[in-house]
Amino acid sequence: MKILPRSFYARNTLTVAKELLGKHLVRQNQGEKITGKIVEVEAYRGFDDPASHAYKGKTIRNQVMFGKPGCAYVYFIYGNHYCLNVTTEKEGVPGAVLIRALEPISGIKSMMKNRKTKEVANLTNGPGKLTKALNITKAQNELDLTKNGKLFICKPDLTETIEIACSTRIGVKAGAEKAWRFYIKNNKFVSKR
DNA sequence: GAGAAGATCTCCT
DNA sequence: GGAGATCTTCTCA
Repeated sequence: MKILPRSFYARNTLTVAKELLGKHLVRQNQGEKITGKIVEVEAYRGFDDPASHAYKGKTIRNQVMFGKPGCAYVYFIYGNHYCLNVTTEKEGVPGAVLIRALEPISGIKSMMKNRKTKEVANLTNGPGKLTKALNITKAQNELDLTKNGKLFICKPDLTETIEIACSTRIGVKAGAEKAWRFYIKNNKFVSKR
């Protein structure tokens, strides 16, 4: 298992989004390791993307998107849910990839406890669900994902061949015509089809 | 300082 | 299939 270097993230957001599929998200939580394979993502850019938080310029909330690549951008939405993003593009250029769904690999018992359900297929198939399953909150905002800390993304030893499909993004009104959602074809942990 | 909108999930019908 | 939950952030006065 190799942690993805910062150079991986310092590229075009769409490229990073596609290549994040099949990678492993690792969460160290209270001495326990929770791991999941990334099976669904969405790309959010800056000034050319009206659906992005960074579209209207830099604010206190979205400043992480303008910062260095390879960091976690966590925000709270709808009074109930956290969403986990990974920042992309070189420092100063806004961009992020929203992690929409995971396939649970290890620490499944803890995920069930956090989510209060026994349905494995229902643990991490949505942005708000996976943050709850991995116990991710605003405390993880701005965390560096290229270091072996509490949260990072790595490349598995076995690189399986995956089929990538794309579609329009979900739940956004502005910029809905952009097909910037990418997911692994025929994977049952993808949130919707 | 108030009001509105939001990259969602769950429960109920 | 639809509405409610319920917090943060931005915008405007």
